[in-house]
Amino acid sequence: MNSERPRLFLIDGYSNIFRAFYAIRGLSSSKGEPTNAVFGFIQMLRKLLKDDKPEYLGIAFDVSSDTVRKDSYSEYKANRAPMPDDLRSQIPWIRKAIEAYKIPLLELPKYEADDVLGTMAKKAVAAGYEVVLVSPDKDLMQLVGDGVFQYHTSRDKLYDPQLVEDDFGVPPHQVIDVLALMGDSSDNVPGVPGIGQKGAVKLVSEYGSVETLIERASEITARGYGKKLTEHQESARLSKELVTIHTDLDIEFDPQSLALEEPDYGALRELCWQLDLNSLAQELEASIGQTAKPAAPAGDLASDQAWQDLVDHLGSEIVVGVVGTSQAVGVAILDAKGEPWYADFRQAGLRAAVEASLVTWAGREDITLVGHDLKEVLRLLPPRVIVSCRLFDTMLASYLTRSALRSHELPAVVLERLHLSAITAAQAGFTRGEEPLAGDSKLLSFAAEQVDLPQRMKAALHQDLVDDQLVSVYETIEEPLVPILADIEESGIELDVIYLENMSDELAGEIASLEEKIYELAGERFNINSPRQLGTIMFEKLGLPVLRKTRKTKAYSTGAETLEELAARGFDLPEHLLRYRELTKLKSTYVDALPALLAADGRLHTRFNQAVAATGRLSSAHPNLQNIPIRTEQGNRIRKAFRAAEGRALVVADYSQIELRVLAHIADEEAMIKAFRAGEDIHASTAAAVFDVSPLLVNAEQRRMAKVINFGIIYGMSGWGLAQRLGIGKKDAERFIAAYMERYPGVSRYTEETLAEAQETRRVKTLYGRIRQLPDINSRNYSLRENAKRMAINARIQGTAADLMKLAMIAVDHRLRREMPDARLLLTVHDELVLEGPAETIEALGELTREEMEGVANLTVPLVVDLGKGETWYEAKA
DNA sequence: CGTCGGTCGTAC
DNA sequence: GACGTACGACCGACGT
Repeated sequence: MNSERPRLFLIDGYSNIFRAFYAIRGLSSSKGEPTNAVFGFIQMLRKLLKDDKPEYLGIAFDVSSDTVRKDSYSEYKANRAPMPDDLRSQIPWIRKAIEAYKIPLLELPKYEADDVLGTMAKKAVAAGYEVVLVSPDKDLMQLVGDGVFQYHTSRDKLYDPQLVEDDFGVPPHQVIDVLALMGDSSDNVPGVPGIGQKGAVKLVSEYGSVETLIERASEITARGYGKKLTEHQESARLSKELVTIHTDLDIEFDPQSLALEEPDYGALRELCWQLDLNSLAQELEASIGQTAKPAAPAGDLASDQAWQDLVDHLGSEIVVGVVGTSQAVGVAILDAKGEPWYADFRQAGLRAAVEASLVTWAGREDITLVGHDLKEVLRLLPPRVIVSCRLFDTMLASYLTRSALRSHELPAVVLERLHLSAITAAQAGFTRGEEPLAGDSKLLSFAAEQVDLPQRMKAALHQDLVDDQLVSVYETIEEPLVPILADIEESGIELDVIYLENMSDELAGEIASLEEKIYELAGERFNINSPRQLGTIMFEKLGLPVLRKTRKTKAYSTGAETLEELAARGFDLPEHLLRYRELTKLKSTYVDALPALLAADGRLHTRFNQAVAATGRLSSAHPNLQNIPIRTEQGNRIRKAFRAAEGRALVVADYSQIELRVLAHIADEEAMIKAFRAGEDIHASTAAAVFDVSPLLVNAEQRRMAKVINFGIIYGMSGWGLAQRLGIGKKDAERFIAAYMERYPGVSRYTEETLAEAQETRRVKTLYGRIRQLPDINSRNYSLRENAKRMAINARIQGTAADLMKLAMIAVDHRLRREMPDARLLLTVHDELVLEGPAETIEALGELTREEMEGVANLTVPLVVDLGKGETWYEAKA
């Protein structure tokens, strides 16, 4: 382009909006409004402004469908499907965005955007400007040339006449002739039936124009084009008229009004926040230099006396927060005036002073502790202190009210709720074992935010709990669970390190010999742990059959399923690899990793995260004690390292089939309820029902298949998935599912009602009212939508089971405090509790636990608990 | 040298 | 594409 002349960019509004709408799928706000077109359009604008830095800019829109073209040809655009609702709802937002960008709108009643663009381009060129038409629409190519270019943003192509000819097949002045012959079904431009783009290009290249073609139609014999042209000559002429862009509209070209202004970034940012376009919003933050609120750093409390003076003046709501990552370094607090202060535990006397205050507050029912992740605060209490105060935990409130949020860490919630970027622990200096020094200014700012931000969010969070009827889930489930989890984490569990060290040596020996064997079979040494290197060896060097590729990168799959199939075909290498994988997994993830995580007291303190799993389950980390192996004998041995303390024993209490029982209850499925009430083996009953045999005649294979189906139902599995699992055909699998639904009509009804509820409200609820949001449930993207459906079906069941387990923990803990103060909860593994108590009363501990777990709710089916006892987790689980 | 996505594998 | 919920080891590409 000639850079001497000023450049005018003219954006074709709707064609770019449509392109954005269809190019980006499945984007929506947390409220479920579609936002893909808004996002795509703003991205396009940003790219244009950034890369091309236009001096002059305008956007053209059609004002209405009532145009001059319609006057001359009433069918024009009659065919056009109405704008999809999911796009129509986004138009007002896009207009707001354009307004915020302060880009002038070019609209003229009765004329289409194309005509406005054409006229404006012509006038601008005449006035000495260079014009760039921003549009993906091929119709505009007719305008290219003589200082006019067309820019296709997604292809990143700037069309000059040569490029038009290269891409479209004819130079710009013949574009209308080609379009006239082709027609355009979406705009109802009739064209000449039987002539498509290729034919049209060929004819126009040869004869020049529609008029010449009609004149010389008799000469044209190829593919009957001549005859078609003669028959439809009127249509061809009309079509040419329709596709020709008018460049003679009565509009004024006023460069002054098109000069680009500085956007209103504040308004843009606000719009992006409203639509949950968070990444965009953050980038916009950067461009206006208003990243976070300038928080005043916390005052540094110098002594226990200073702390005491502060707390003496507090009211009944106390905002506190622990500062630190794995270890508490200090505590932040708001004083009576709402100013943040920080008590660093590395200062003499402060830790003790803070603990003493916490003990006092914990005992007072009239006090409410407010903060983000209060479990960390309660962990500072001495063991088994009764927590009678109220807890308003902003992390848990966020977890309950915004279940679709990826994270409920303070920075994530602050971003969602206040649209501010909070200081992360890493930014404050807590990075890989290092921590900031006492008095560090970053540390003090960070500390201030730990209390200031929760304080600013608490009212809105509470209101959301009320609005979504989540107060009872909060008060009866999550809030009382906090001190229990704090206690469990503080207690920790004993680990037999010597045992694990021996096991590690044993594994190392077997792994070493497997390595040798694998290298021998491979003919070379390589990194067996690298799926890539392994794939190259197996499938390129040794030529094993490639059964499947990986999902994302299409690399050779070396997963267990693939290796098993290869082993079944008689190959030795995959057999050894499977064993190698099993042993190295055990060694690196458990046997060697667990002892490394022992705390100073010699025990293992996992963290139970209460705000991670979208269904309401707890999760465990550092280490994860919810995925300790059990299925293979070798793996199960690891459980022998989890021991009761001296003179004590473990109880393991498992809910039997809790998810299927929950399903039977929620679905009100009679046959299933009957089976559970009769104490039948549910998988055998299912097999009897599905395979239509007497319960006494169900064989092991039928039971196994029924079990797979039962689990599949809970996970929303498809016929295809079941077929894969059972190694049968898809048709047969579908027949099984049909038979299942026929025998269990309640389950069929459950599925339908759950999906209907989800599609209607974009959320589902558990029996206790816990909500799971499903923003993608009505997405046009198949995979997002189907995923959301499975989540809907699963979330009510898994979530209700989680509610029950949490309630059971509360009930068990409550009774332990009163009746067996020497016993305590150690772990929870979704449907299982592990407790420890004096060996001599271990039977009673088991019975107490069973009673509370079984009695936690009165469902239409009994809740049944299996008990085990022993010195180790292995024994107790046997 | 740290971060991050991909692959794989463990549990319920 | 195709079975829900997690956590984490290891590799390798990428950026500092």
